[in-house]
Amino acid sequence: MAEKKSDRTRAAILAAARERFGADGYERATIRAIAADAAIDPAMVMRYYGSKEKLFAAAADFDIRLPDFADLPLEAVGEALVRHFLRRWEEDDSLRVLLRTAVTNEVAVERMREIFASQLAPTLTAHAVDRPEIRAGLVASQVLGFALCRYILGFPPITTMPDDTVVAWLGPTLARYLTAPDPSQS
Amino acid sequence: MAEKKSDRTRAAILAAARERFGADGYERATIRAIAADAAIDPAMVMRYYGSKEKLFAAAADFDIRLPDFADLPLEAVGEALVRHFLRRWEEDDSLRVLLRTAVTNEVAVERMREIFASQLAPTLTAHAVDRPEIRAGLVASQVLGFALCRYILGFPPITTMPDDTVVAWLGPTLARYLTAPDPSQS
DNA sequence: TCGAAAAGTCAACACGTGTTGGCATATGCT
DNA sequence: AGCATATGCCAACACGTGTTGACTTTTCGA
Repeated sequence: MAEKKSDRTRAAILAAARERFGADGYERATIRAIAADAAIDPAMVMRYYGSKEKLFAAAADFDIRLPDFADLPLEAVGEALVRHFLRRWEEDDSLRVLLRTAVTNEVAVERMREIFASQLAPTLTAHAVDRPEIRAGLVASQVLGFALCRYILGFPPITTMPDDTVVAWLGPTLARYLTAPDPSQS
Repeated sequence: MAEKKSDRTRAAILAAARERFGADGYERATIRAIAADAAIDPAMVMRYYGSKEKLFAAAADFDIRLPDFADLPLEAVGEALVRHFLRRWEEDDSLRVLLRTAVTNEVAVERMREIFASQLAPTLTAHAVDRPEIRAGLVASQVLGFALCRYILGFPPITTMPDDTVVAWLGPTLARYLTAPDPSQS
């Protein structure tokens, strides 16, 4: 009773949607394919989510759950960020959905912007770093670029790189973006 | 006589195709829209290029023209790369086409891979750097990530950043990816 | 047990897509 | 000028899409 039948198909649809959106992007992920994956009728998708756009909004609605890095020493934030994103990217399809669809979908772009601007910037201002938006943007550029190469494009050396190596390479980069004095001020 | 009439419409189609593919991605860039931009009939596109896929192949076929960095001292290659890509990205739609479509199009991915693996790796091996593929991959991740944030996603602080600032921030990162000893070997 | 509400199925719609063939027009050579 | 050829336009096709409404089956409380 606490878990109705409909809730399960709702969840099945959402899971299939996330997978398809993440694998194919917004346009090529068809309602019919999603429905087939969830082993239900395409009309059900409409009944439960109203439209493809709303289904996508539901599939891309997630929390990045950035831990509060304010307690960490600033130098350690870089590595912590890399570790966090690696874990998050593996365990949750939503991030991949967002990255793949952001390229053609304005809603996804907006949400991506929110995540980095509103969830990372506060941590930086807490450390009294100057120009937090620029630094957050630089971090985003490296993190998203790496995810793009690893999960979307599948560049061979990036895909097979062990997590520890990733942290060793990317950690210092992010640390520099967060802590180095603004080079355009010199 | 040297320049026939058909050559000009061929070129007009290609230019319109590049713009549309770059702005909308492969799926949403319709033959009809491209034809309208070129002020000709959709059937002409088919006559000249055979199919949408072949048109795309033609639009994405370009040369990245990486200069031969082998002469430069290795430390200078980072900044030179950033400068080169900034210029290249501004002047030629093709790179944007490639980036936007690579997310959903396998052909574009393959070409992107070629560019970085086959055009950057030789320069690195010329400097006798170890693991050139990994380093090329890391460079790709930062360069593509930056382009993604600047040209596709339109992240505000990244979009408005002056070129010199970009070089000042990204140059050292690339230099480190190219020159630093492999941290996973330590 | 009965019957209303929920859950699911089916066929069809309107539309936009890539693509095709037939027809008109313009071009350029003899 | 006259004709063959290149160039362009139009209408239509077959197909896949998101979406809808009517119908059937299941669920479950009174």
